[in-house]
Amino acid sequence: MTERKLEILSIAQSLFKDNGYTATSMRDIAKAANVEPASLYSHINGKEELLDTTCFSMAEKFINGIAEVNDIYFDAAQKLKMAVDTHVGILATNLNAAIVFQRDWRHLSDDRKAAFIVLRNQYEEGMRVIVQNGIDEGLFNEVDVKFATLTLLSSLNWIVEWYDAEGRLTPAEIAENLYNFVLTGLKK
Amino acid sequence: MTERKLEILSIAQSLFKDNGYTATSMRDIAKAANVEPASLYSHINGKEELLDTTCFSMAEKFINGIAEVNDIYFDAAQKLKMAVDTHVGILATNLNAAIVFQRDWRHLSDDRKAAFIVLRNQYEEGMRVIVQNGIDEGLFNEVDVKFATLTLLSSLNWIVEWYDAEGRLTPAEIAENLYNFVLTGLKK
DNA sequence: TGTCATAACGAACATTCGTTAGGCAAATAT
DNA sequence: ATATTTGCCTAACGAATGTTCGTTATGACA
Repeated sequence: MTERKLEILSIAQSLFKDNGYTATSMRDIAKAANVEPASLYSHINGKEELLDTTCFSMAEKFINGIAEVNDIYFDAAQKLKMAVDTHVGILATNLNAAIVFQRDWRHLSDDRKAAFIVLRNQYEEGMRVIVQNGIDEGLFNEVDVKFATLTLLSSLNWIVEWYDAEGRLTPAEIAENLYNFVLTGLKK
Repeated sequence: MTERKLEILSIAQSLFKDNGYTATSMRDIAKAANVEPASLYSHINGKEELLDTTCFSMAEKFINGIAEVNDIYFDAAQKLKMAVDTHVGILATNLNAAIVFQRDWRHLSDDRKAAFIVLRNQYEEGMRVIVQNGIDEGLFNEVDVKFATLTLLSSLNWIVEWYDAEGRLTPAEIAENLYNFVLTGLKK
């Protein structure tokens, strides 16, 4: 990937984040890149490539992250902590792309969307395994695994909606807060 | 609101849910309503009215819900339980509209979007008050209120992404699961 | 019977969409 | 020095966009 292509991708992600993929035109992207619309096609094959690259490169990061966690750590609580940490880290260091990844994957072509969903399920399964491990090891309550994982993931995913790099909490603090919350709950 | 107008609104919400507001054309809506595109304008003022009505009618439901909860119940744990129950109930009985409400409010006009965000913050504040009450009453841990509420809301909001009316869990069961999870956490 | 409202129609509007074709100057490679 | 590639340009393409227009069939009500 050329430097210029990466630049264009980054510009596109920023616009997609603000207005959504569908509501962002190639002309918008061109203007933001200080270039005529047609010039974009010297670098990319089309608009969907920008979405496709964003979605799949993010999916790859998440899947590699959970694979690594499952490789390195043994204890389920440790795994969970690291999985949360990794997830938040990926979101925070690729915020624009993460938002696009989360909101706009629906606009992939049917083929690519199907491929994307496979990866998404793969990641969810990785998380489920950690929760199940915790139960098997006697560390976690015997919760509904599917439901608990979904709830955990929802909290992780929603972070992009309010995370602010200049905000009060660092990614590490967010991860720790979330881990503690998911582990111990509200009740005193 | 005429019956026919409601019908069109419902059709539009179903299409918005599947393809998003921006990627759904008036011609799509017309086709689904078995009508020529121009005929839609006998019932509505324009495309945005469909989005506007959806977003604000849902916001109203949520705000009324939390106001009622705060009126009727006293104990924070009870309030939280009922707030979760009400939230899930609203989602489940207005699933299409809820999805549009959640994903597409960004495409409201600037004025309306600002008004919408005010309502959204109002609802979040209502939730925060409940959590804060719980802490003050000594029922809840002294968590970061803002963070905890955001996490709770994220779990509530994400439900629309996987809820299936024909699925394993009823809305009441989902609410109960979620309440228990948020209250007691994973740890044994 | 005459008047009005409703809900639909076909045709057209200006605009925007993603994309392609062809060319041209500067940088790079041979 | 010459050839090739790169990065951008202007111009244009066909298709799709939300919406407006004037009209018409239907039926309720005076």
